[in-house]
Amino acid sequence: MTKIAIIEDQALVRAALCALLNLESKLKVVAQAENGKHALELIATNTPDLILTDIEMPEMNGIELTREVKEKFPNIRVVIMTTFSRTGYIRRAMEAGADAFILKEAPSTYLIDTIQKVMLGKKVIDPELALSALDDLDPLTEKERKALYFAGQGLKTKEIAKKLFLTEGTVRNYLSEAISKLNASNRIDAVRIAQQKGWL
Amino acid sequence: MTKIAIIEDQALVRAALCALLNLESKLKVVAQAENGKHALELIATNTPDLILTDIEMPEMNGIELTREVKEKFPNIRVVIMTTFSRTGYIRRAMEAGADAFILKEAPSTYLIDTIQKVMLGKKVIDPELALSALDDLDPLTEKERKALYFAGQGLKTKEIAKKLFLTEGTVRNYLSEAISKLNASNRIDAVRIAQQKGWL
DNA sequence: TGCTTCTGATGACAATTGTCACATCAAAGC
DNA sequence: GCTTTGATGTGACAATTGTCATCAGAAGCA
Repeated sequence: MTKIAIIEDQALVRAALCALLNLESKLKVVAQAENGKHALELIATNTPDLILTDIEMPEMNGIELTREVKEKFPNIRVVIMTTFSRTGYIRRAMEAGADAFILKEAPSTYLIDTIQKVMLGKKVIDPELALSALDDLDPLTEKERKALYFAGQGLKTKEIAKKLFLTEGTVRNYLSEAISKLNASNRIDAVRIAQQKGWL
Repeated sequence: MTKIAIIEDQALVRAALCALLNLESKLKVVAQAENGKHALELIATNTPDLILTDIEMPEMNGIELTREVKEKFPNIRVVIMTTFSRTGYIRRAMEAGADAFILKEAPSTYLIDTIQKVMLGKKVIDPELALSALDDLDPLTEKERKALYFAGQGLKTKEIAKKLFLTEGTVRNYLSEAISKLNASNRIDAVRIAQQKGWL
């Protein structure tokens, strides 16, 4: 009997996943949380064998959660739910210690299969997804990423410079570099591409 | 026994919803589709009483699907899954003929409840959601929306003008107006706000 | 007919963005 | 000590964006 915790901010989806997994006689959902923070509390008391987590969540995202879980509860397996377009998250989640990735686009049988493999000690990732993640390497430096992130929030160069304790010229250079690396038209395009890829 | 079709592009979520709904003895999922187009085909042959649909999907989104379903199969009830932040979709979905809205953030019991009410002929929407949709009226004209949409795709003024068969000056005016209406800093900010609200 | 409203366009110009050559400085390596 | 590298900044300038006053044409109305 594998004990599972589900971390997903949308209650409806979370309940549905719970229903799906509880259909399996060898699985049992022992905890549910809407974000990484709450999850950490529940994990301490419910001791799941494996957590199934989304990435984009309020307060603490799935990658940060993975890092914390691997640190505090190294025996707990971490399965990340992601989408094909956001391959940028893969690398970061792997560095954080994730054990497997399940595509939201995948059939549910794949999820059950993945959970079983992970509990046998394997690392699981869709080969195409892995290739895509390797192909789609994030070209942005941390500075460029930050500048681009704030640009995406609508901040002007001057405001970004202030926020990052840099001069306008440097910010403009970073953004220009980011635009070039992403082969984008302008800031809007660069933000769109980077967000699409999961690089922001 | 209420026959339901689920339309949701993420297979895992779709299967999970199917598992959740099939737990109810009075409900039965008779069809599943990943987008509006496929859904229309399946609906014709499976004759569900109600469809549960997401909005953001490839090929044909949930609002377009609602319109088509209400036109071709006026007796089929339409329940839309949405999120609190995207209230901009509410009005458009209502105009298209949607019968109810269920928040992804809502507990699953609310979904079951909603389905029962809708089958009794009621229109269902969370009061807070309705208020938010009324409060958050989309201020953009169709022209502004289009210009802003293309700006968000990274197109420059000249390219947008070409696409919309307008002059650059007019496009700049539309975008400037949109920026003003949304109280945004610049194009990036305006795109961010409008997307967040479901106005694009 | 004259007036008003609506839509799209023009022009001017300030502000901002994007690019690139170049400079400076500190740290690391030989 | 000298050279290289990486990070940050400068300056110049072209390109683009954003704002606003104004105009023109068409449609509707008294």
